[in-house]
Amino acid sequence: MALGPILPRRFYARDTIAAARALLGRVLVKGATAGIIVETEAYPGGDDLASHSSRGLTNRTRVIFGAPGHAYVYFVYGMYECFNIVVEPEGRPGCVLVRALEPIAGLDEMRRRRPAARRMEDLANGPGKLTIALGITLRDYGADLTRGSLVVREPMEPASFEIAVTPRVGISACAALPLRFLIAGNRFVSKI
DNA sequence: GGTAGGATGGGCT
DNA sequence: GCCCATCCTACCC
Repeated sequence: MALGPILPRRFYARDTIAAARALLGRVLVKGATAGIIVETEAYPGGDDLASHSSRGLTNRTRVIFGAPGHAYVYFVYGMYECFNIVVEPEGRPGCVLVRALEPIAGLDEMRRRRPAARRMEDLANGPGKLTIALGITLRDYGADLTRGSLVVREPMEPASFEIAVTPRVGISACAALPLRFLIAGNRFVSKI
């Protein structure tokens, strides 16, 4: 598998919505497994009460207030971990939830980790599923995504695509905001 | 094809 | 004590 360069830190030092859109089509890599990011959600912080960072700096949310290009991983529903990418310039909160991947490398390893997935489309088409498929855990909290075993890279062949926009999934606060972004027509998104 | 309900535990009020 | 940025199974068209 040949991929382009690792995204530099400056890629992430921008507005949360712009980052959520720009991450579509880029490739999330963990060890020997990798997938194209096909679905994201923006969590800008501030007035957005759905953002964990909107209630201020706590032990859980501290990485969101730090330097961009790091991993914010949190535990939810007693069972699952969700993977976010810290964005915005350092000191300003903002993160992007990665909700679905199109698997492109390490498929056998993903299938072993996700025996419940009957089809390839189900390996990583949800935020809890993709962390299991790639082996991302709370130990990756704060990981630097510009170096090491968990990184984001440019794709080998950048594709052009339309971006579909919808409200975010599974939240109650600010539920109507159009902050979910998908590669239009992609089969690997969590839902239309 | 669709959905209701349960699993399961950390974070925060 | 309540609330979750979820997923899977069972069950029902």
